[in-house]
Amino acid sequence: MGRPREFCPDQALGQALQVFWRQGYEGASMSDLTEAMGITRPSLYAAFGNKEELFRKALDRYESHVMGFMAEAMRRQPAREAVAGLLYGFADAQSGQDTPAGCLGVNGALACSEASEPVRQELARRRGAVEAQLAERLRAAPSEELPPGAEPEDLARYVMALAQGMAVQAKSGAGREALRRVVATALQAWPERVAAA
Amino acid sequence: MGRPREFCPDQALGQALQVFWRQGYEGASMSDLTEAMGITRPSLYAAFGNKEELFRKALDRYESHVMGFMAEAMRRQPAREAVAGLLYGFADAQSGQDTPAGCLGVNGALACSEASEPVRQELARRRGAVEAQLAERLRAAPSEELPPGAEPEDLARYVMALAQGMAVQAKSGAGREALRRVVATALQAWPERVAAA
DNA sequence: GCGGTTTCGTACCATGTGGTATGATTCTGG
DNA sequence: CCAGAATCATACCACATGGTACGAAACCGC
Repeated sequence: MGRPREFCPDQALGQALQVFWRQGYEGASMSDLTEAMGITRPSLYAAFGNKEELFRKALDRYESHVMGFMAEAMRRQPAREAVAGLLYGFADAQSGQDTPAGCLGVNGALACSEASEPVRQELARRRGAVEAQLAERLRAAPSEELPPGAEPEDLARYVMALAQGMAVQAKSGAGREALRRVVATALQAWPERVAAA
Repeated sequence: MGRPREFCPDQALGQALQVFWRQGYEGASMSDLTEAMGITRPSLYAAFGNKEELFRKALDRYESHVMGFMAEAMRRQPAREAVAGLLYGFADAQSGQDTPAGCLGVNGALACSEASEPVRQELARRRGAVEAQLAERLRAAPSEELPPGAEPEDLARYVMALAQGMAVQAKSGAGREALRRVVATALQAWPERVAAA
């Protein structure tokens, strides 16, 4: 019972996500957020807790909605296809027409005041988790599927560095085509089929 | 004439650089800066103008001191050596023991409030300038020095993406050894000498 | 229709922000 | 030793920040 809320929390969260994605955690003020969400300040606090909790919820939504392609991409065979799926997926997600440029996890809080350190560390942690997931995927692959002389952990870190670098480039103005060419350039080095050693 | 200043502007600028490098443009408050510089607020404004001008001066100092290796690296022969010099140089600069992790240009203002847009755009512009410089270097190279089937512009963007990605990784906690392995992994794809086509 | 409950909107709080006015202090040139 | 000039330190400004208190409004079960 009680007075029914006049906004859809999910839709409001989507708007908040856009703001955080574009301006980062500290760069997004409560006024920016409430305005974009079409909500008053107390409504926001009642529904989402505080700014940090709201950010974490936006982050969850980002991972499930925008980064949802990752799980399927990781499962592709052979390993090269998995990496290609990830990199092209990142490139597209970072250069969407209806979404801000770059990656929420990278834009969010790379550098920040000491007050936001917890947020920064959480984002670093999540990036590490994805990298570990990819490393595991590559470790499970037959060694013939990997470029010769590369450890799965190093490959995973290399692929993630490329993805995060594309996020920086996207935020700097690089378009989808440019990002896809970056991926293609990287993939040229990864043999399509194993040549006779 | 007049009362002599009691601090060394160059040394103070060095301290300011450290703070901006660690916390970014918006994440660094005037109080953070004055405290690190050992200077009162009015002294800072008298000597450096305002926060944005101070940042630009710190940025200039960063480029000339920390990124000073770039010019020499770009001139190396063949092209692969130039790229290797750049990437290892970036890796080392981003993982110094006495300097903050990552890259000032990337940490500085990837995402920010609208008020700092000029700073963000300036950083994006400078990243683009370096990329253009590298593209020109690669365009001048004999095509046998480049990996087959890659345009100089795409290669340059790829290399810069990797550098910026390493900056994100460094800020996330990756150490020098990890970054150098990322570079090594990338360079394995670049043929040391041209195989007979 | 009434009590209980939840949300709404306004108006507010303490604190921190970038930036300055001001007067005391310390130097140089005459 | 004094006048002018530049820097010093303190105290302050208007404004924005994240976060809340509070009363009116809108719903449900009885």
